[in-house]
Amino acid sequence: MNTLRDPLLMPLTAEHNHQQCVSRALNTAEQLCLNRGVQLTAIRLQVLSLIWADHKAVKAYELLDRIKPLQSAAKPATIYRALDFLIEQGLIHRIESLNAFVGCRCSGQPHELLLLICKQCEEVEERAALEVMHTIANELTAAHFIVHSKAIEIQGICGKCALQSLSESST
Amino acid sequence: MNTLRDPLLMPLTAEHNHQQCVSRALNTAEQLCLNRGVQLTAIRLQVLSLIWADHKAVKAYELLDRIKPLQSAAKPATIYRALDFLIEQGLIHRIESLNAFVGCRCSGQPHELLLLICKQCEEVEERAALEVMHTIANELTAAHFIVHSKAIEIQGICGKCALQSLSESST
DNA sequence: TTGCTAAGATTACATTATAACAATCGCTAC
DNA sequence: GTAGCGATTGTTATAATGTAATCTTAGCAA
Ligand SMILES: [Zn+2]
Ligand SMILES: [Zn+2]
Ligand SMILES: [Zn+2]
Ligand SMILES: [Zn+2]
Repeated sequence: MNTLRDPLLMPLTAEHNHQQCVSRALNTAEQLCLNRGVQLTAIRLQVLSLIWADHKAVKAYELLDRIKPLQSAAKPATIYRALDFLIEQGLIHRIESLNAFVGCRCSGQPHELLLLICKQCEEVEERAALEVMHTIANELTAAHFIVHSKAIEIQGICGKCALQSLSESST
Repeated sequence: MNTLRDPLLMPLTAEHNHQQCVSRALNTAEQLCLNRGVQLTAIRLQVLSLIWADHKAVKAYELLDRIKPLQSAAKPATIYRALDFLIEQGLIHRIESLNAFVGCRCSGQPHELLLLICKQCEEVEERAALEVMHTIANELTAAHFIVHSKAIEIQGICGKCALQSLSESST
């Protein structure tokens, strides 16, 4: 079991080396696509890279603006097709409550997730939350409900921003 | 404690008397608005009634079409203002993963909820899911995350539809 | 009366997403 | 080779969802 990729073990701190996040994400993506016999084309790779610019939720039309210098012919469909592919391959997640997207920190491992969305810094933290998934599974069984997909999204203030507010208000 | 309004105790069956759902929802809404000193105006009441036409998720522009015969001047803003009001008052819920709305079955009681969205019949079941909320609270504490709002939405096939499929495939 | 506020009307626009069809490219069977 | 095929991308147009800005109206209080 590759615990290195468990987001719980790699907390998202202000000081982290983000270049590592990026290269790990892109390497994983290439490996996965190779193994699966699907094509990680230039456009798809560029969109993935742009999403991984940081840990913030990013909107489709933002991506469109950002990719224009690289792909001057890019249109909405260009972006949405790439996003569809990346979601299918489990390389990114769609955030329903924001109509936005974020890179997946544990691609390749099938996983359910809970998203913590900070309203202040806009960063999104992905957590496995096994206990939560377990109780949800129980609830679904009780309701005789057959699950296809889940969206579990919490909006609020992340620990980092909460700490900052505290230290600022105490000055 | 008013257990009568617990959706867990009032399962959504095919045979239920829906007129009761509607009148209960509208009566509760009137009472609540009266108590809170806010106005349940004609437009707001009409939108709420239209949402309660059934237990399905309904889209804003569907509501716009449906309300046109009653309010020929209705425009998108008409609907969205009414929806904003109804959400603020806790009379309806927004379904993030569908961009749609559904009547709340336990208005008046502050509550967190889990939404079960059937892809087949489009009905939405609201569940209190206290265990789930409890584990989520634990997870948020562990993450030092301050919650503002939650969206917990499960898509799949409801028990009713699953049963129907079974009986159909066995013929 | 005058001024205030909540609600609604109106217009215009912004944002998000998809449909439909054409063009291209790499591959393989013939 | 080349004809055909599937996957990808280009292109155009449009649908679907949501908001901003400004004005008007109705009710009510000073
Ligand atoms: Zn990073
Ligand atoms: Zn934050
Ligand atoms: Zn009913
Ligand atoms: Zn169903």
